[in-house]
Amino acid sequence: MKQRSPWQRTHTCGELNREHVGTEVVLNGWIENHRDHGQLVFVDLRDRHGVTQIVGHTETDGIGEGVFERLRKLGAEDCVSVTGRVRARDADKINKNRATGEIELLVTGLVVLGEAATPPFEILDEAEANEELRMRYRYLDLRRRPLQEALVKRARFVTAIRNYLQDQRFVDIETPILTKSSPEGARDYLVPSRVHPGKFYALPQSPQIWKQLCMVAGLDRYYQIARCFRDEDLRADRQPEFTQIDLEMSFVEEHDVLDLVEGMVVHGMREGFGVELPQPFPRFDFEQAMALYGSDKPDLRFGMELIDLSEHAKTSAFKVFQGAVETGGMVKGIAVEGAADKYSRKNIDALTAFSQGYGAKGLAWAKVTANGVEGSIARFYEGAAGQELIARMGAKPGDLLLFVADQAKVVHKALGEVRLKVAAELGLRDPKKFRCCWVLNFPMFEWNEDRQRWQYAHNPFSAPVDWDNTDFEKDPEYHRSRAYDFVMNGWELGSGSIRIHKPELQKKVFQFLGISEEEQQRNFGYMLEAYKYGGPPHGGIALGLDRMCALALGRDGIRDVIAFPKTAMAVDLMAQAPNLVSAEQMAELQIVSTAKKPDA
RNA sequence: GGGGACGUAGCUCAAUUGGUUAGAGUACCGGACUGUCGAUCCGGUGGUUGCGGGUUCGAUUCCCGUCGUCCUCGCCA
Repeated sequence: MKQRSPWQRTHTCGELNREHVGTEVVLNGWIENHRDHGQLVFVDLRDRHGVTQIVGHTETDGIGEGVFERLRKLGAEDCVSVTGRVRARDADKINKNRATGEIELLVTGLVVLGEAATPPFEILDEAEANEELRMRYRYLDLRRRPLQEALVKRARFVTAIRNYLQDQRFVDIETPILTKSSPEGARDYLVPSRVHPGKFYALPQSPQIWKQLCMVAGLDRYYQIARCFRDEDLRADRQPEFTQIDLEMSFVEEHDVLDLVEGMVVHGMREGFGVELPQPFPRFDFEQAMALYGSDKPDLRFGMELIDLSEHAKTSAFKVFQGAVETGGMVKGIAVEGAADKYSRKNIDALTAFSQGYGAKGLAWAKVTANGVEGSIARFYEGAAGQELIARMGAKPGDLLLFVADQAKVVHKALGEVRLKVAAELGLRDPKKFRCCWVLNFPMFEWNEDRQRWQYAHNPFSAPVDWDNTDFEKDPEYHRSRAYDFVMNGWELGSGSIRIHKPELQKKVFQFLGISEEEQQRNFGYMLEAYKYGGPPHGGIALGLDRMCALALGRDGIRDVIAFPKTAMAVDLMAQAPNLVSAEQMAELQIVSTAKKPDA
């Protein structure tokens, strides 16, 4: 028999039921609530598995000396061991809201394992205390059920992912945390080297290069639940350190990676969160996603696609529409089903201002009635013209039509954002509904206005779609990369590509990006060299684990699914990191700080 | 780096146009109570109004600065 000290639990606080009635048990947990009736006292004892009601009564058979008095004096969040007999509750005293509600524990013994000072905030399911305080006492915030639930489900999700990849013959490989800085991409976190004064390691922004080298090594199928570090300004969905499900496969094409990841995500969401994802995930060409949704991360929980009216606009009486097309732009619209009477003039003005924030000059609108259209553009669409517009928009009476006329880029951005805004206002972005898709064939390069040069749109290792045309200088915009994004509910959750595995091609890309031979050697020399020794075709993806968990749980940000997160200023309020280090440590690293000294 | 919101009792909030001793709920402490489950009832403790400065007879309130948290744009291959 397993050894057990007298104070150690025989059961958790979530598992006792009618079947245990009459047995002697020991529970360990925290005092959640305390109801003192003088000669009778009730205590709710909580652990992560549930809550069990403890009953203290002076006349209980076998109750220890002073146990009742000590039970009465317990305070919130004391950590205790309780011994007692399981007793069935009378029918009228059953608590239907709890799994253990049919029984209670008649106490005979009590040991206080850890006395609690009055907590700085109450441990409630719905957090009332502000986030600053909760982060400072994160270990108390984590006692709250919703946070424990998030971490438990996250762990279940990760386990399911690992099992899935293990079954698919992937190898879990750890890659260095102390690695090398490269000037591209996000700002690096740096770690000074003691044995090489003046030199620094960088923390990885992702294991990108390492996993590609694993493919050169012939490891075939790599994965890692990898911590990544990026020193950029933060958001609700961005932490300075975050976790990726990172994987790479040899001898594959896009569909191999997409099929595998689709299966993995469906399995993980089901096992981890009980979420069933509708399959298959639609696959959009980048251009197609932009045209239909005005976004490269479309939210497919609702329709409301962007409808192209450019042809029609050429002959429109409305000069704004006609002019936009004549100057090389376009006109697109969305039909908001049944929203005509939900949007007042004032609401539409607000939407207009919103669209202008994304570069639109204005938002043309019309409400569809039984007889035609009314609204800002109605006088240009009387009679047959109005009927034609309604037909093209696939609209019916009661619908609200919204239009943007401008250059394609502006139309897509502004109308795409309006689409999301309207959907949010109409409650169409249901957090309990999940729709995934893939977006493929991103542009290879994009023009950086500030730096006045072309840069890679995805990452510099993504292979071009057209292997035969690698004259990037000729028409940079023509080139598409074999990159793909995984999108769920309008969130970009993953990004990957089929990689370049020929060193000559990789050099051509670097060259076009204006990275000199010398820079290439300095930053990626070992990688270019590796591909000289028989690099296999390969591709992979990295998925944002924190974001996926947040989305699955319907949380607004990723702090809720990370045990010990940092603030928007990248500070750990509990551990007080970052912080100053001793003069000795600085001297040993041969580092001098130029920061202004804080007033002592 | 820019923009916005917030900061008052341990916690969540209130406080009239700038005006008496800064209030309430909850937590906490004490008391009563044998069936509660957010127990109830009675009583009590608890305040550098984030910090610094300014205007004013008088500042929680107005102004400037600063610190912190959150949201957001830029940024995040």
